[in-house]
Amino acid sequence: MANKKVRREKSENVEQMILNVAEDVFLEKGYAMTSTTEIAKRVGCNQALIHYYFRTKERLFEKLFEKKFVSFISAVVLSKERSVNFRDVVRSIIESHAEIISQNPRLPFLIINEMTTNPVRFRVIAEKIKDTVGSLLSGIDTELKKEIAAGRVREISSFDLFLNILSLNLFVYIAQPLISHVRDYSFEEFVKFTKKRNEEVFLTVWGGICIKENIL
Amino acid sequence: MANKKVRREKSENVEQMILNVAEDVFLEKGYAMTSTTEIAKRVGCNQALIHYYFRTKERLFEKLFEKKFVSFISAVVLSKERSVNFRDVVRSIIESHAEIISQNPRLPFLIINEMTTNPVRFRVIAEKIKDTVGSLLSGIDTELKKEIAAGRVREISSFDLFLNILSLNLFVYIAQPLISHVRDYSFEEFVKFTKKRNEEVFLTVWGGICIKENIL
DNA sequence: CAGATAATTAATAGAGCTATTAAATAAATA
DNA sequence: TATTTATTTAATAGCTCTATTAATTATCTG
Repeated sequence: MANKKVRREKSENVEQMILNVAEDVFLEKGYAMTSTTEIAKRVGCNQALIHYYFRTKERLFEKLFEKKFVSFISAVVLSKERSVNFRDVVRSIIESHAEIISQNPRLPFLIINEMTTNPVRFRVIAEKIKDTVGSLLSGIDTELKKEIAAGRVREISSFDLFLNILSLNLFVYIAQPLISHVRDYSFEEFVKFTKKRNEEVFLTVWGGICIKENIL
Repeated sequence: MANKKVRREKSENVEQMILNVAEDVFLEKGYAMTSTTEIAKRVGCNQALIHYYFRTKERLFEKLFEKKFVSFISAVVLSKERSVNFRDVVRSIIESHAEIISQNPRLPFLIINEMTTNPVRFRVIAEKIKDTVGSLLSGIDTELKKEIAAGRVREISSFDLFLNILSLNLFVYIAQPLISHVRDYSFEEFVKFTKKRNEEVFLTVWGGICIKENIL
């Protein structure tokens, strides 16, 4: 209200500004707790403008996240840098997975939150995730079985191994607000902490499946 | 409307019925997505009745969860069955932790969800969690350091070890809707799955810190 | 049974939210 | 510059939700 000029200077493309702000707010509070009114307030524009550009709150959300959800999940699959050494395969899966998450630290929470609180609306995405996970598992399964047969890795299903990686990589991000509070972390400190934790995750996942000798 | 008698027979104590139903709905959808209207509908009573007994939605929520949040967290601390053997200490911590979670499978999601989407409202609870975690960590710290010094456990902070346990125990519950969908689990199958996974979690946590010899 | 108290409901105020519409303003174009 | 088109706003309809109130019905108690 006070400063139209400031807004103009900043925006130049209001549509994009709305997208930027909306992404932040959705990631911060989830779909249900986010109102178009609040997005407008943060952008500094009229609430109707959001509907002018995106018709509905749902379309805005979809524009931002539909692709992102799927690409986020499938990014894990794509990272199959084959290596002679199974240990290195595991390591590279964990690391590229961690890398993707660190670029979208709030996305895991959003996905889980939306799937949980509104499963019907996200059935389509859930279906895609299902496919992606399926192909990831079959991709790693043969290699894993070989290692088990060779006695280098203990008996474990590829799904359990997959869950170990997901759990250890994702949990800290999902519980980020709690962890930050418990440890008095600023945002930067939290990022530092997750970086340090990467090695911890690998040691745990690998130590949890390897048989003796090759732990280090 | 159609059957007052049926309702009377079932309820006998409507206040308690409201509490039961409300707990289910809150756990299912979170605070924001739950309306007193829906609770009333599921109970089969008038919406005003909920306010008659509990004044506000917030009071109802607090009555159900304030204690539960804290006791849930602190339950982990209390389970310090001292053992001569550190491996057994770790095992008993993991197992009692898993046991508590399996009795409140949706609570972890609710806690994280409310802390994330409305941190201000839950600052008090977050504070209590902080204290609890603090005492848990200091409780295990000396023992852990002894093991490391003795060369039986690799170098690891008690917080990292704590996070490993939390991550592996909690993630499957937090992501339950997704996991159930990906694997086509019914509720019973999911429960069975988590039971089987308990041993997996121990093997991973312990294998992730122990040094060689004592893996089995 | 009568009167009092408790439980329940219908009705509705009031707030916030999404989405639409019509009017106003800015930008583009001929 | 005049006219058309795009952007932005104010106003508001319509919905859902929380909470309150007043009236109704059931239960208890002397």
